[in-house]
Amino acid sequence: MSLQALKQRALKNPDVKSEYEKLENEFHFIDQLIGMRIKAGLTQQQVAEKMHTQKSNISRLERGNANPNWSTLSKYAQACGFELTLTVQRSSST
Amino acid sequence: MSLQALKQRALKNPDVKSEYEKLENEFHFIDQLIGMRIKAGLTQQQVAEKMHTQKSNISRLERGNANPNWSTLSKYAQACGFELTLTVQRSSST
DNA sequence: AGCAAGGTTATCATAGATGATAACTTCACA
DNA sequence: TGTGAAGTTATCATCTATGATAACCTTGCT
Repeated sequence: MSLQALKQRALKNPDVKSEYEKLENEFHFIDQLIGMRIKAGLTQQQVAEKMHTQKSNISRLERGNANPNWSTLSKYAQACGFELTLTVQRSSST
Repeated sequence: MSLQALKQRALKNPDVKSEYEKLENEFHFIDQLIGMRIKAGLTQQQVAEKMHTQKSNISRLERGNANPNWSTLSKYAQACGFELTLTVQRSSST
């Protein structure tokens, strides 16, 4: 599934759309996950192998309401040939 | 043998290198966590209250070999008045 | 039609992250 | 002195992310 497709599908749900602002962060980093894999030209199966896990777990990570730990994020990125950095900025609102 | 030389020699071992980078990453983002709190001028107790948890858990997060999930990272950042972004860059080596 | 690749979903077990409480050390200060 | 604030450590319970397996759905191809 493409990034656009993911977003568009999510936004078709009105509730989801109303919650979009709140969840934007989560959608964002899931998009980044998928984006890394797509840019790397890898299948879930291939990423799973590099992470020494199963493709179903990769699917869950990309589709479920993921709350992965840092280790999982790093491994996924590394499997796709990327590195992660945690960027911090002062919160504008809230 | 100097420390530098020792370090460089050690890093030629791929296993050691990956371990080292892993540790470096963890140190890095833990530093960022503490940095956020210090810049915000907050105590662990205060952050704990904003996160609706205990100060001992904050200490563990900052001192233990932490592998927090995204939700915990976000809450911590928000409690300190910051927002987190996952930054992705192509892996140079590996 | 059959077949395989890519992805999704369901389920279970287990490891480990988090929540909660208590006791402890330092340090600063009255 | 001692009193409180700040942080650390230990421990236990609970929650949940992850690992693993299997069945399923599309889609594209022959």
